[in-house]
Amino acid sequence: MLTIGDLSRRTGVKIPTIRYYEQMGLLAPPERSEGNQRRYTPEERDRLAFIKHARDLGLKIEAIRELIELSGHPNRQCVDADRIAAEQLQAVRDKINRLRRLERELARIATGCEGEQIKDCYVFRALASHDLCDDEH
Amino acid sequence: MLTIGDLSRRTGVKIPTIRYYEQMGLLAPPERSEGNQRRYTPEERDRLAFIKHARDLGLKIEAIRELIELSGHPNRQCVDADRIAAEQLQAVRDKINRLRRLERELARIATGCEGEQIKDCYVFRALASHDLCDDEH
DNA sequence: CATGTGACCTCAAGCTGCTGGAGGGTCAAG
DNA sequence: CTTGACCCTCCAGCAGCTTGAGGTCACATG
Repeated sequence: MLTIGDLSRRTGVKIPTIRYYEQMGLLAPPERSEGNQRRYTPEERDRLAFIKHARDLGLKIEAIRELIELSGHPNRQCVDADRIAAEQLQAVRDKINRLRRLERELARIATGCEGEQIKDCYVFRALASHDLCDDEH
Repeated sequence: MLTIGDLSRRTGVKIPTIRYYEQMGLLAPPERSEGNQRRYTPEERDRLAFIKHARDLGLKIEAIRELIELSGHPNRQCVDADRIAAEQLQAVRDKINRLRRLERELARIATGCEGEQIKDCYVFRALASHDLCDDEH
C-alpha cells in the first residue's frame, strides 16, 4: 500500500494534482488508513501513470475520462479509442502548423532589431502593424 | 471617436476582452461619453491592434505590459524589446519540438490500433506504459 | 510516554486569459 | 416618444491545476 506521497514520487504527479484527479473522477476514491489517509494499490499507481502519460500527450481530462470508461468494457470494439487518439493527433498537427507560422514571424521580428533606440526598433514596428508580416493571421 | 463596438469590429477583439485589457492595465481608461460610455481615439485603436498582434504571436499579458512600458521611453536602447521577442521565439521553438515528439508518438499509437477489441487495443497498451515509446518524456 | 517533525487531511481561493449572463442605462433613428 | 441596438457594471465560469490556512496523523527519538 502506497501513501499519496509515495504515489506522487513514483509517478511524478504532484500530490494536489492526484487529489484533483480523484475529485474529477479519473481516479476512484482509494482506501483510507485508520487515520483517514489515502492508501493506494499498485493497480491505482498504474492507472495514475496511464493518466499522466495521456496528459503529457495533451489529452484533455474529458478524453481521458472517456478512455477510462471504455477500458471498463474490454470486449467492445475499440473504434472509439482509435478516434480519440486520431483526434488528438490532428489537434497536435494543427498546433504545430500554427506555431511554425509564428516561429517564422517571430524570427523575423527578433532578428530585425539591431540594438537601435526604441523609437526605431523593428520589434515595435512589426508589432504595430501587419504590413511587415509575410502572411495573414 | 469610436465606440467600443466599433473598436471591436475594427480590431477583431471582442468587447469583454477590450474591457478586460483595460482592467489589466494594457489599455488606459478611455474618455467617456456624457452617458458614461467608452469613446476611443484612433491611437487607442492602434494600441489595441498592437496588443492583439502580440497576443496572436503568443506573448503573455505580462510581456506585452513590459513592451508598452518600454514604448513609453522611446530614447532608451531597445535591448529589452529584443530580449522579449527572442525569448518568445525560443519558447515557440521549444513548444514545436515538444509537439513534434508528441506527434510521432501519437501517430504510432493511432495507427497501431486496427479495430480489435478494447482489451487488446494498442492505444491502451501504449498509454499504459512507456515501454512502447521511442524516447523518454 | 512525551514530543517533535514531516507527511497528511479538507476546504477555499488564486492563477491565466478570457467569455457569458443578469439586470440595467444610453443613443440615435423614425 | 418609442424602439431597438448598443453600452454599462458586476459576477460567475472555463481548464487544470497550485497554493494556503488551519488542523490531524505517523513514527522516530529522548
